[in-house]
Amino acid sequence: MARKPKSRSQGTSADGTSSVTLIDVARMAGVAPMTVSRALNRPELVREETQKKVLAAVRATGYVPNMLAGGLASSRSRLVAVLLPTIASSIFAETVQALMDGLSVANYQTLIGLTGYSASREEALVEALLGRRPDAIVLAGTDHTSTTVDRLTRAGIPVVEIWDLTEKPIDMAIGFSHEQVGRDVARHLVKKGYRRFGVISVNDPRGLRRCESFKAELARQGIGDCPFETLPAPATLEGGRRGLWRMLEYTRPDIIVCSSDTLAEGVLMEAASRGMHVPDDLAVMGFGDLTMAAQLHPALSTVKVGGADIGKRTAAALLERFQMAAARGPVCIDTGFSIIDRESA
Amino acid sequence: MARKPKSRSQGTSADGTSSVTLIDVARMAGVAPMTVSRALNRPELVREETQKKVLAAVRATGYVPNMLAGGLASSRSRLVAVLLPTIASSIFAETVQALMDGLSVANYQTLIGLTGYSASREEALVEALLGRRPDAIVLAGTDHTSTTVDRLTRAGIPVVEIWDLTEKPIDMAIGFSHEQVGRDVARHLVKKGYRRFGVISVNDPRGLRRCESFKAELARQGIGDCPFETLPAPATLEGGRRGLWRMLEYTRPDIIVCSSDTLAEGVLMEAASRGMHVPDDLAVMGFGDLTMAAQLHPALSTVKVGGADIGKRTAAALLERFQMAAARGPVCIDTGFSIIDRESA
DNA sequence: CTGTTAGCGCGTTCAC
DNA sequence: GTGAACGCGCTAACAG
Repeated sequence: MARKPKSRSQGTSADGTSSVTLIDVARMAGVAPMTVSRALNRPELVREETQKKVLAAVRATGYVPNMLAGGLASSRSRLVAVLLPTIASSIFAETVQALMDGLSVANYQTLIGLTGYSASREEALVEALLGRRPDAIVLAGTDHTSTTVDRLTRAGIPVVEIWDLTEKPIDMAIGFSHEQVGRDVARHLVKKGYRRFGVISVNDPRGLRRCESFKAELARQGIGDCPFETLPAPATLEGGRRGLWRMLEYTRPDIIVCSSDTLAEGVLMEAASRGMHVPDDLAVMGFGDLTMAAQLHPALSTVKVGGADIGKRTAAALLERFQMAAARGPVCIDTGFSIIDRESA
Repeated sequence: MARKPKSRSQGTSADGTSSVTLIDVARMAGVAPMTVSRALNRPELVREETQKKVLAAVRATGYVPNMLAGGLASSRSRLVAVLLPTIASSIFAETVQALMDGLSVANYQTLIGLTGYSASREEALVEALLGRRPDAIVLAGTDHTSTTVDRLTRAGIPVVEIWDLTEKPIDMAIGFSHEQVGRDVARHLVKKGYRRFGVISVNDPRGLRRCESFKAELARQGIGDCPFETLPAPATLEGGRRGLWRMLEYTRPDIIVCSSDTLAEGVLMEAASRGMHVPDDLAVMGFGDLTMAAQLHPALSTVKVGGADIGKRTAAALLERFQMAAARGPVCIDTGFSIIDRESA
């Protein structure tokens, strides 16, 4: 009754490639392959004694489950695809880190794609990542090409749009309203008595929306004039310096509102090098997470948004979905933001 | 001769899940499945006319190749696993970004694992990532558990250890010598005339090695006394401030050497808030990439290491390996570093 | 609780 | 140039 051995190279082959399979483990443990699978994935369905034999065989062989095969068979890849503009901006980095941490405790892994703020790159990446059959997909923003939206919808998996909010999310949205940030900041600063404003923003869609909303609210409050400097993304300290430099050539604002903390830090540096005192000669307001910048410049006001919080809540929302395996209706989570004002402290 | 239709849910099912397969495309195009596969992966083997029919069918069906299946069949996953301590440190972020960029042009995707500087987490992650059968694995540093080294070796794929150099890499090493950084900085500063040093470092293995090497070289030059402050990782501005604060309680160095630019920026801030002038009252030396910090503080000297360069060269080295499919002997690439001195500028 | 059967969707290998 | 079988390594579904 000897079974004919497989023809291809098995076991530890000459090139050092060990392709130990479930079958090898099963043979060594003296059980059926299916039992090994169960012992590894659903130990509660297996007798303790069997379990031990299997684990011993796993260790002895150095078996590492092939998740390509497992994913194919079960149509659950335990992979989450994440699409972000960039990772070299600390604010997104915090989100990814938190998201990965949250997912990894449930044995999900993360496939990252970098779009560089380009919708066409996003479109290509969505297709490429979908090829891995992820169990969910997370992407920054709510502004996608129609092809992207179409593919996302048809993928039939949870889709989370983060870092923004929208009336009609593809599936879920977790973030905050950039319009509201702009409006609230404007109201706050006007109430504090500021009248001469300047805005410095990088050319990033959400940053621009915050700034536009800010200007619109100012206009509503009767302040029509608001100098605006735009710089190419990504935000850098140098950009902040240059922005202030250019602005001071034609106006003298009391306060500069920046689209990000990095820019704000650059502004602070330029102000310092001109001997301007912050916030008396010039106040500065940033935007971002407190982790790096703002907690330290005693004079820098800022809008705090929880980059890590977004990641954490995204992970939680996904794990919940995975558990009940039922696609409920649209979900929106407003992670909010808060205005940190250094002068009132 | 009607073929019995498959039993499982196919086509666009009720739940919105479209599982279009190669077979569906083939049927629509009126060719064999194999021809579709070729048309997509090796178009040069297919007649132009056939090619067109296939592409039309692909578009019409919205087919997205299942790379789990493809990877399983071909044992080439087009996946590269990357293990890093963290991504929320801009220096690693640049490396990842460059690495991903380099790999993505060749249609490789990136699976990231975050170790948080823990060797045991690295060990667990290596096992988990290896389960995806990546075509290569990249990991930070050269200090791994023996289990990790063993698994890596047996995986039979290219392994790149980055951000460090070693006599005997597992496979390839791409980075620079942290000992040499410490030594060169010490020589440089002594030659410039500094005698009273202070070192502030976060508790990160490579950072500590740089600082230890720095102190050792100082000792060799006859400077045995060198105050040393260590802070918990990760590096923050706050850490830099606190480090300087603590140090100034018991000593008055002429120059502070920091394990990273972030720390150095914190030191600069603390110095500024004490009214100390940099570099006259206190010189500061950082370490990292020029992208963010150093290019802007006119008074901050630093060691420039190419974080992005490491990523780029890693991608290049891997793509080369993939092409010749032959595992050659060990490879070491020294990406070097350079000391940027603000005073001599 | 454990084993058996039958694919998952694709690429390799050979015929044609 | 194109097609037909076969199996990659695993798990769902059912039988025992």
